[in-house]
Amino acid sequence: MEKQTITIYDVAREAAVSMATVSRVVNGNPNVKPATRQKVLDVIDRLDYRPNAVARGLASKKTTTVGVVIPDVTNAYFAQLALGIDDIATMYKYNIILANSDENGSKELQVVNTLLAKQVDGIIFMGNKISDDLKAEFTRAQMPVVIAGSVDAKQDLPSVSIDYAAATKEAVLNQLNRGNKAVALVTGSMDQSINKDYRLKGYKAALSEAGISFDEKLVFDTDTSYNTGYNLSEKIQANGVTAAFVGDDELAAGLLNGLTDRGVKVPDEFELITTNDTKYTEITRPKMSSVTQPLYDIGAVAMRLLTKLMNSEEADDKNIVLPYGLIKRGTTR
Amino acid sequence: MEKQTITIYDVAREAAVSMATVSRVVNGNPNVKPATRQKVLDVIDRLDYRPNAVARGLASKKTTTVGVVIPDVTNAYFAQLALGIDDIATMYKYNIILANSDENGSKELQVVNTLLAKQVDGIIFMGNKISDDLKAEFTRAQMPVVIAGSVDAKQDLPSVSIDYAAATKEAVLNQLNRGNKAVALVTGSMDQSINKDYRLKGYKAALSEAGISFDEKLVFDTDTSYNTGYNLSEKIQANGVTAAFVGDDELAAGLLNGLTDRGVKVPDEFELITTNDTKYTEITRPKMSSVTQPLYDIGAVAMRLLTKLMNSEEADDKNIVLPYGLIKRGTTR
DNA sequence: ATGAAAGCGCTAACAA
DNA sequence: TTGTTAGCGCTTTCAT
Repeated sequence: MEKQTITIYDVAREAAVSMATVSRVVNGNPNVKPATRQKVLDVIDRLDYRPNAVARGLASKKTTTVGVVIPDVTNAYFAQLALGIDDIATMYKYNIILANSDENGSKELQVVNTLLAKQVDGIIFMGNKISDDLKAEFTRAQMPVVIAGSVDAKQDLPSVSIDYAAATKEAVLNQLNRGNKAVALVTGSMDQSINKDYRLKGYKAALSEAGISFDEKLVFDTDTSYNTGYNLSEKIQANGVTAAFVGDDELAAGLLNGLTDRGVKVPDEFELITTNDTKYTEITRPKMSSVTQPLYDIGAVAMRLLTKLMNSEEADDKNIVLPYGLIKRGTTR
Repeated sequence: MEKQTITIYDVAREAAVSMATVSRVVNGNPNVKPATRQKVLDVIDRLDYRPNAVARGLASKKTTTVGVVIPDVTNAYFAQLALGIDDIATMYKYNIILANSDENGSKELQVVNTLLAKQVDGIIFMGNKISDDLKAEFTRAQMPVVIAGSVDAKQDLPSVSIDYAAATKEAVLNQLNRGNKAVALVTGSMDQSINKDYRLKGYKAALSEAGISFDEKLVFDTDTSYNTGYNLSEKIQANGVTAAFVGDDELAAGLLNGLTDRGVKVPDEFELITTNDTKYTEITRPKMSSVTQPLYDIGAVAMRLLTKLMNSEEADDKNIVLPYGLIKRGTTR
């Protein structure tokens, strides 16, 4: 049995109107007489006609799909952002092409290229090292792009994030003020702008404000996996470190459990503040004190901003900074 | 500045060949003289030509895009499946349109409809209550569909999963054999086939094998959130329940922490086996004993099966059942 | 090995 | 308010 596709032409014929009229009805164009509209609607219903979005995309040069580049769907932080993105996208009738990038430059370039080939109307990009090649592609294609929950040091792309430097400074200062002389900064890769340019800066600012000199042995350049954190627990206690600020919740959970499993009392002997306030912070024992961020909102606002860009509406602010907080749970005294 | 798109026509003109030849080169058709191919390639490079996938999709009736319906990206179980799906999709040059369904029937129907409108080549569906309306849409559109990590009671759709009934039976029997007289079944919604038709069945089978009569007060029909689990901890201990088999890791983590926070000793006073073997099982303290499943593989195999279906290759087995295991960690004695 | 030309299903002027 | 008619950028016979 061959697949028999019903086209706009079939509807037009059956309803005895032109394709243009059917198109108008389908697209909610008001310039159609109610009677005609009803007649067309009836035929659409009877024939079970479904507009072909691909043809529409070709003709209109709009696909109502946006690309979402995500380092890793299984990371709770990014997944939470993705949820916000998807909800708002759905609200504005966009679909999402989700592409994992592994936070790997060449893969990012590759997925962006296929997103461009697929003629997405815009892109939400999550990732913290945006290469010049990538920016060049965005520019050349004149593609609306919003960076979500990430940062680009030269802020020349629209973005939605929190003030990572300030949040880090506040968290570290908090630890310092409680008597910790040596606070470690456990980030995630120092290749990434968010760590190298923002968190490190906030960390140094806190140190400087507390009159403590920077010791690079206290910054740990890691990945963000649970196991990395877990295995770091012994090493981190060298040099008299009694507290840490951690750049990822899964990493922090690993560190916490590594510490605890080695008999270290948290928070009595070691304090920990993590940064993403995902579900993990409530699941560990003790619960993790954390910087708080409006994760869902970061995604949602980014998508909203992208819709404006795609419509060439002017956006008042292209680099939106959402508020953060600091919540004390069980890993700080 | 207007956006100047380079088309296949421009390349043909510059290379002094026909569009057909350019098309052949782009698509790797061998029927092109090497010299011609090189000439075309050079022009493509010089003009920085990028084929328009939408036009290609319209002409060829293939979009190299598949739809993925997911109940909730932020659920670790589904996210892990999604990773497997995406990897294999990428390997076979497909992109993924990700659509959250909230495991809600009408939303599922709606997202499937837009996926069909977008002319996806196939669909991976995650969700456990597949309505007849949904199946009707799939059938009418002759859309290749694979159910991943979920089940449909009437197995008339291709699927990849584990034997949920057997896994449940084994886990529950395990608890029963250790002397627990009353083992609770905490599922997730009993609307879902996976719970109502499979887990419940396995649960009853275990009971029957152990010579214990079924008590419906020991079956908890819940959602799968952490808080639900947390708040269930008191109620679940009624009726002499000393063990539970839980249908979701986040739910299980909540229950475990609720129990622990109320001073209940796990596993000494209460035993717990969860079911998805996600990262959560390692993060809680004690770690959670669990049924193990090849999460990534379920996604990967489902996507692989879908590629076969999309190519009309014959698949030996349309209902693939992957092996599960049972791992003892800290919540069982 | 290459080209000509007819679509794919729809939108968007433009006319009427 | 409605219809006519070019395209959109590509693939795919069918010739040559």
